This record gives sequence, structure tokens and C-alpha cells, in this order.
Amino acid sequence: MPELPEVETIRRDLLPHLPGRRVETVRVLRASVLECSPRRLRAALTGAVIRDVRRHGKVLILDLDSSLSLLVHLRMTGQLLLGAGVADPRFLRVVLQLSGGLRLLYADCRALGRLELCGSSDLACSRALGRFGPDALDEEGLAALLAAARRRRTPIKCLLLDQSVLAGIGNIYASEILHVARIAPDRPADALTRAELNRLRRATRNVLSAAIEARGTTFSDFRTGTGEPGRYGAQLRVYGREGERCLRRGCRGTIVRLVQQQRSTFFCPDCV
DNA sequence: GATAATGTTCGATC
DNA sequence: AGATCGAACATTAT
Repeated sequence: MPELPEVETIRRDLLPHLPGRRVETVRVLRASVLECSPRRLRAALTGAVIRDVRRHGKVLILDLDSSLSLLVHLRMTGQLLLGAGVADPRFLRVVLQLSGGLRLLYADCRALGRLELCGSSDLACSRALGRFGPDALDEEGLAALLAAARRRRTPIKCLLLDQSVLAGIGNIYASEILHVARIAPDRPADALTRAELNRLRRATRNVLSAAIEARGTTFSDFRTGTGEPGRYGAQLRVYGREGERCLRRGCRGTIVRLVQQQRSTFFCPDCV
């Protein structure tokens, strides 16, 4: 569910509250969301102190003082929430009781998300994160996108979604970025002109930054770390707007939906 | 009941 | 190697 801006929003909500807290108890209500056994998770987390909250792409990273880190992939419907009473109790999967009476909840309706332990040395972490390319908001990630685009024939939308090229862009922002960059989603990546690649780089940075400022997009399930919806939905220009009028000034086009890699893509044929 | 949903991954196939 | 496709995971909402 959450893409880079949503995970960054959660990170910013958690950061003022988690570092310095000790994990007192670990309650696992659905073991299938763990990459390890519940017993191993309890052993690793109980008594550990949270040092930092980081993010890479769509992955949230809780660094512990024990030279371990807890990686959280929210996938489609995962939520990481601070404090009780904010999650639908039916979908609670893991509860961490922290010092000072604070609770960190992992809720996930579809239970596709995953919690994973890894060594927090750079080496161990980068191995656990090895399937991902550089973060989409880093200069390195933007450079990786342009480099991959020059040598691959795959449709540009598919390249934006490829987490091994750059990490963090999902189905909503891929459509939004291409619309802002005025590039048709089915264009072969290696056919993009230099001018189009420049627009793509700018659009990626601008759309992701604006979405973070608005605290993410709540299309259906996303909640921030404090349980509120994000506000970027009001700024979406194409996603979910099939059949509606294009919002670009002076454009009379209608948004169409096509399917790429079994997922919906939205764009305005008159803008590209 | 069919369909689609902000994601990832694995296997088959070309 | 690169690319595509389908299925799987699991559950709700329309």
C-alpha cells in the first residue's frame, strides 16, 4: 500500500517517539507476517533499545542497540501505528509494548506485509536490502533511473516500478510522475529523449517531495503513524481518474486507464 | 459472484 | 540477460 512518501510520513511520525525506548514485551497475533519465528523475534526484541528510525525505498528500518535492525515492509495494507485505539483490532498482527507506556502496533488487513530481522551493520543491512536499488529520492537513485532507461527497452512505467533499479516508487506515483513529465507510460525506456529524461528526473523529485509534504496519499487503507489519512489524494492528477477530464491547464483530454504488468496505469493521451 | 486494490516474489517461457 | 505472464500470498469493498 504505502510507497516512499507514505513510509517517509510514518518515519517522521515515529522518529520523535521511538529512539531511547526499550521494548518490554512482544505480542505476535499472526506469525505469517514474520520472516522468522515468533520466539526468535521475541528473543531479539525484548529488552532492546530503539536507536534510530530510517527508511530505504518502501522499507522502514528500526535500528536497535543490540546490533540488530527490524525491517518493516508494509506491502499492500500494512500500518505502523503509535498508541492503542487507532487500529482496527481485527487486523492487529504484532504489538510491541515499549517503555514509558507507549505501544507500537503493526496492523495489516491482508497480512501481506513482512517484519524481518537483520544485522544493523551496513554490510548486513545492505545484504537484507540487496534486492533494492538506491532510494528514489537520493541523487544516486535518480542517476540509476536515467542510466537504466538508456539501456532498457521495457516500458518506462515498468522501469519506475522496478525496485531493483530504484526503490520507493509504486503504482500511484509512477502514473503521477509520468503525467507531470508528459511521457506516455508505454514508451520504451530506451526511446526517451534527453529532454524527456530531464523532465522525468525533475518530476520524480517534485512529485515525491510534494507527496511527503502532504503526508502521503490515502487511497483506501493508508494511515500515518498517528492514524490520520494523508492529504495528497486531493492533488492526484491522473491516478484513479479514468474517464475524468485532464486537469492540465488548456488540455481538453480525458484520463484513460491501461493495464501494464497486471496493474492499472492512468494517463492523459493528449498531454504526452 | 466477479473484480480490483498504494506490493513482492517465484517459476515458466520466449 | 532481458522481458513477459500468471500465480501466489490474504482480505475487504464495490
